[in-house]
This record gives sequence, structure tokens and C-alpha cells, in this order.
Amino acid sequence: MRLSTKGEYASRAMLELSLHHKEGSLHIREISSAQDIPQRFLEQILLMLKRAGYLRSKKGPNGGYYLAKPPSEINVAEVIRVMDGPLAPIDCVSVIAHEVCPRENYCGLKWLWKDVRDSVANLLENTTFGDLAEKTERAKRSRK
Amino acid sequence: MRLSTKGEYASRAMLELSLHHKEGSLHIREISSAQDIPQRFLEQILLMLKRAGYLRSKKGPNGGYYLAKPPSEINVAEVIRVMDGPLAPIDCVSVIAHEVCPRENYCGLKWLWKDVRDSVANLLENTTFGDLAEKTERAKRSRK
DNA sequence: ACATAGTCAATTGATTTAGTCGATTAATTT
DNA sequence: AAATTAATCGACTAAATCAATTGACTATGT
Repeated sequence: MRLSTKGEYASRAMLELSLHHKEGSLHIREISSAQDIPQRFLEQILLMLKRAGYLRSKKGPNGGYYLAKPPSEINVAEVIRVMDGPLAPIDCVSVIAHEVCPRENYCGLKWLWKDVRDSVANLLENTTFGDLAEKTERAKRSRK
Repeated sequence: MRLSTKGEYASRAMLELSLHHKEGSLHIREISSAQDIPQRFLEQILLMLKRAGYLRSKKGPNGGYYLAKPPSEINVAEVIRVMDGPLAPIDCVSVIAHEVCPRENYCGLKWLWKDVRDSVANLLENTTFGDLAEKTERAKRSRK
């Protein structure tokens, strides 16, 4: 039930961009060093997020990446799905990649995996990067 | 956030054994054909579950595998952990394989991953193979 | 013109996944 | 005792995925 590093890096990068949302754009380099993510790997990740519509970018000096929408309008589930695909533990309970199996109607496990999927999806869908940025800032302040 | 096929096969095999718990033991072959699991792969899986203490076995004719405890005393979390390791999406929130990260005290994502871990763990720990067998039987009956 | 910074496709090396194979050991039947 | 059945053990492998790396390219600003 692991999250890929790609999914983890993507969520960390989105959080970093959310923290600096009001100040404009960030360079790949800045995100990379702030979050300890290999720069060339991060390039790919940001590009995927851009293509999926969550980021915009500008080339050249004073270029960089910034969020396409306010942090409060991007939830974690969307970002993870872009990087890792469906949230469901197995395909027979995936809303997006549903696949029927021969035991469809009586498999005792199906209900459980469905509950797992729903519970994970609910948590991630109801958490926006706005929420996360706020929490992070509060934690940093109380840490001083 | 996927479950490995090994984890899936293991849980299906445990369910099959739970369904026949009162009738004694099952051959690898029987479990394999009932649940559509490649036999030689299933051998390994059953052996792992045996070594972990969830199954017992008998060799020779009339041999086979059977549960070491009643189905109601084995939960799904234990079985998945044997096959796939910790349930946590990332190590920094794993109870079993906890690893510290530099952002430990202020990472806004940590709480979210912890919630995901806890919610998955709660579901799987509170579901026993007894529950699953019961549900399966009920579904099969109402299907006729 | 030149430096900066994002874009794109291809490749790589390591690890994991999902098995397979062959031989061995233990229990039962004949 | 011999043959048969079935679990056990260790090694192996092909394919996929993961986690990047590389190098060339395009757009922007000074």
C-alpha cells in the first residue's frame, strides 16, 4: 500500500509552490533544494503536473513554475492520481479503472477493498494544498 | 496505493481456507483452482503464511493446508503485512518501519499520510477472515 | 548575442514483481 | 517395501516498474 516517490515528490513540490503562492513563481532549482528532490527528476514531475493542468510555467530568466489555481482549489487526490494512477488498492474496486472479476457478486473481500479505497479517497479529496500550507505555516511558527 | 498481487492472492487464499475451515484441510491445488491463483506461485505464498504462524500443513495423501487459528482470530492487516510489509504509504508515518525525515516537525503532509495509514490500518485490523467468510456465504446464498 | 530556465524524448541501472523449475522430504496407500 | 501423493526448499528468470540521468532543444529577458 505504498505511495511512489514520484507521488511523494509531486505532493511535496505542490506544497512548496502553495507556500509561496502569493510571491509569484519558483524555479525548479528552488523547489528541488527546498524539498530535497533530485532536480532532473523533478523536471519530469512538474511537467506532468503542468500537462494535467495544475501548474503553469514561464521560460527564461525570471521564469519558473506557479499554481494554475489557488491552493485551496487543488486537492491531494488529484495530484496523486496524475502521478500514480487510481487510488484503489485493486482494480475491481477502482472507480476510474474498474475491472470485473469472476467473483464479482460474492467475493467477500471486495467490500473491504472498496472501503479502503473510499476511505483513502475521502481523506485525499477533502484535503487541499491550501489546508496543508496553512498547517505547515502554523507548525513552523510554533516551532520558533 | 496499490496492493500487490501477492497480498491479494494471500488474502483470497486465507478466505478460501476460512470458508472450508470446519471441513479440515485443503490442497494447494484446490485453493489454486477455486481462487484462480497460479499453483506454483501459491505454494510460496502459503509457505510464507505458514512460517508467519497463520497456517499449518500436512504432507502426503490427505495432506493440505489449514488455518492455525479460527478465522475470527486472524485479521486482514496481519496477512497483508506478512506479504507486503508495513501498511503505511510512506516510511515517516509507519508504526513498524518508522524513519525520520528532515522536515519531521513541520511537514504539512505528514499528518495526512498518518491519517491515511491509520484509516487503512483500522479497517484491515478490524476485519477478520471470519467476518469475510460470513459475508461471502451470505452473498452466495442470496445469489441463488 | 548570450545567459537563463523550462521542454522533450530517449536511455539506463537497479530493484521489484510475478512468477517458474527441479529436486527433496514426509506421509499414506498398496 | 515400493509407489504415490503432496508439501518444502532454494534457485532462477523474464518482464515490468522505479527512480532517475542525459543531451539536445526552445523560449525569454538583458
